[in-house]
Amino acid sequence: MPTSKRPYHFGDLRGALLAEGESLLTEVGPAEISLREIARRIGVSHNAPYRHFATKEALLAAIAAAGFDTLAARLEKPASDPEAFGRAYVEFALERPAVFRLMFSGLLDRSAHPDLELAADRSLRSAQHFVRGTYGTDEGAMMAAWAFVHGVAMLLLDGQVPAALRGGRSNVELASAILGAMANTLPSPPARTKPGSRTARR
Amino acid sequence: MPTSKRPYHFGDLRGALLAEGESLLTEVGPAEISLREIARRIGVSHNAPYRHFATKEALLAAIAAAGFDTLAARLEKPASDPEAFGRAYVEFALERPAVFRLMFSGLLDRSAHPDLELAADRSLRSAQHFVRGTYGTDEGAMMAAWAFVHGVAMLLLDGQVPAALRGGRSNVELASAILGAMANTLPSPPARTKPGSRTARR
DNA sequence: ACCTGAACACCGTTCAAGT
DNA sequence: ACCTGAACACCGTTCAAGT
Repeated sequence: MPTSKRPYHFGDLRGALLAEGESLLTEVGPAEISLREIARRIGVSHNAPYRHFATKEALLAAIAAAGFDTLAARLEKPASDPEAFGRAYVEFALERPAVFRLMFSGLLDRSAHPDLELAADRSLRSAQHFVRGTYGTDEGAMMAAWAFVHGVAMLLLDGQVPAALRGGRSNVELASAILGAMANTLPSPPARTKPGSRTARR
Repeated sequence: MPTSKRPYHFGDLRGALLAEGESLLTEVGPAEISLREIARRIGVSHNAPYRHFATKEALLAAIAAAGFDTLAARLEKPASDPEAFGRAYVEFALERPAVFRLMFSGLLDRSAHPDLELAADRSLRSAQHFVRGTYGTDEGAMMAAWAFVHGVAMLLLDGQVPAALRGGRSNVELASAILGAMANTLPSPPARTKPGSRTARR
């Protein structure tokens, strides 16, 4: 029966650090997060984390990288529809605000953390893949769509929505409304007809 | 001649703290910034800042609040033109990236710093004022425009622009191009004509 | 391999004085 | 009023051991 005792010093310390790190990040924010406190909560010495992460920033970078990975996975769902893309993006931001903020906070030096850079690029490629399905090869349109959706997520997270506009709606409801408006204003799928890409989809 | 000696302990310590704080923030980022280092660089004791700011976060909040004030001032220029609005916004972000990031990082608890909250609201009102001039009373359009412009600034700051799209252009050039695209896609001043909005622009 | 306690150089903040 | 040095409880990181 090897279950009642700690398996071997610790089950999956790396995983525990990532999980407890995210929850502490959510509690106290990136300014106050402390490696020693994470270790304390898990029940290991303040030094144990260094077996898995070279620095505190490396742990944060790993959390952010995991965030990019799950974001990318969600964006990859074959939803070649701007509104669904936006909804998935904003939903992630609202579900895991602390991680989303960390991912785009500029707190982490990407060039110092290749895994993070790689994961961030993967998210970008997901966005490109999405846009290729709906806007053809117009990468400018992709940037526009991404910027818009990213901005919506940020403003919602920051509570930068005037009460008059909000009208008692929740963040999720607001996001739907704004993204719906996007569908009307951003170029619809068969946007630029250079020669004959007129598919009249839907 | 009262100029060669330090005027009276210090000229304008508060102002010096704000200035040196911003430049240290630019140098080392919000994770590494230290009140003691700021004091050291100015040449006062590590304790002097507490005469002007209750905590380190209060100093950062004051820097962010000043940032919102100058952003608001720039947006207030009577440019009721989406592209000019966007350009002013993005230019601010690119000129003072550290402050812009701080303003929207979620690092500061707004409810704990009324001055910051007030300044942020003032920026919002500037945006509303702008949009009233160009989109009438459609606050949804304002949110859309703001979100878009905010997202563009963030992605440029984060270097999240694929090289293929960038094509060797500087951030300022890129911003112009993207914002120009916005002018084509966001509803132009006389926005919604349900049926026949086919302007065949270009 | 994985974990530990002791130690080092920092940090934010407080305190009791000094002018 | 404004500034100071000493002190406190933290922190990230390193080191020399322990199993």
